[in-house]
Amino acid sequence: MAKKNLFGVCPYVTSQKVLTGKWSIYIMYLLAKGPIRFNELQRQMPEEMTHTTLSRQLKTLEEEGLINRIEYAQIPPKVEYSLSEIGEKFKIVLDALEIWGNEYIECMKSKK
Amino acid sequence: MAKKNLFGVCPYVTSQKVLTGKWSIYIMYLLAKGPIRFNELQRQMPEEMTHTTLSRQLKTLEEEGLINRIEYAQIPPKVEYSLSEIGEKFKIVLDALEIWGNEYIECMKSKK
DNA sequence: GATACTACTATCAAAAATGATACTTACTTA
DNA sequence: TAAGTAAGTATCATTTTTGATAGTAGTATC
Repeated sequence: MAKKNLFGVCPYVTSQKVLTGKWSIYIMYLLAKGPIRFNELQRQMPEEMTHTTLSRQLKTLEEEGLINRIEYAQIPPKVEYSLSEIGEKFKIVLDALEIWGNEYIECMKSKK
Repeated sequence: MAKKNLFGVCPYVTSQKVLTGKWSIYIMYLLAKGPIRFNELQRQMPEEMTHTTLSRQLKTLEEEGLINRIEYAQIPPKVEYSLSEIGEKFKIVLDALEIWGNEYIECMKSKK
C-alpha cells in the first residue's frame, strides 16, 4: 500500500495538522466561551506565551477556517475573535478532551 | 490573575502537551485497533515518517503512560505496542476527532 | 510634547522537532 | 561466508516553531 499524504482525507491526520502548535486547543477552549479581544485573550493564556506567538496561532487558525476575525474601525483598534461554524462544531472534541484530560490528570496523580 | 503552568491542572493544556508531535493522534488511532508491532506500525503510518521519529514518539507516549510496550525474548526481536488503561479511555477523543475531522474535510471541500 | 492605548508585523536569535545515515544484536537461511 | 531479519539507538544536520525586541498607526490624556 502506497504511503500517501492523508491530509484532507483521513480525519485523524487532518485534525492533528489543524491542532499544531502548543496552544491551539487552549485558544479554541477560550474562544468557545464567546468572542474575545486580542489582549484579553493573551491575558487568559497560561504561562508566558508571547503576543507574537498568539498572533501567529490566531492567523493560522483563521486560515484553517476555525475562527473568525472581526475588525472594528475605531481608535484604538478593536478586533474580536470568535469560533466559525466549523469551529463551533469542534466543541465535541473539546468536551471529549475535557473528560479525558481530567481522567488522565487523576491517573497520573495516583501513580506518583 | 497569575499565569501558571497549567500542565497537570487544566485538561486542555494537559491534553495538548500529551498530543505533541506530528503523529501522536494517528499512532493512537492505529493502536486503538489492537496491539501492533513496530515495523507493521511504521508501514501503516502515512507519508514518509521515519522509524527514528516513530521510535521517539512511541517512547514519549510510553513515558506519558498512554501506551504499553511488551518485549518478547526472541530472535529476531518482537515488540508489541498497545494502549494502556488510560490510553483506552482516549478512544472517546478519537471518536470525537473522527466525527469532527470528517465534517471539517467536507467543509473545506465545499469552499474550494 | 511625552506617554498610553490596542492590535498588531518584521526581523533575528534560540529552542525544539524531525530527518538521514550508520550501526547494533543474535540468530537463520542461501 | 554473506545477507536477511526486527527493533531499535546514536549522532549530526536540517527544518520548524517559538521567543525577544523594536517598531507602527491614530487618537486621547497628562
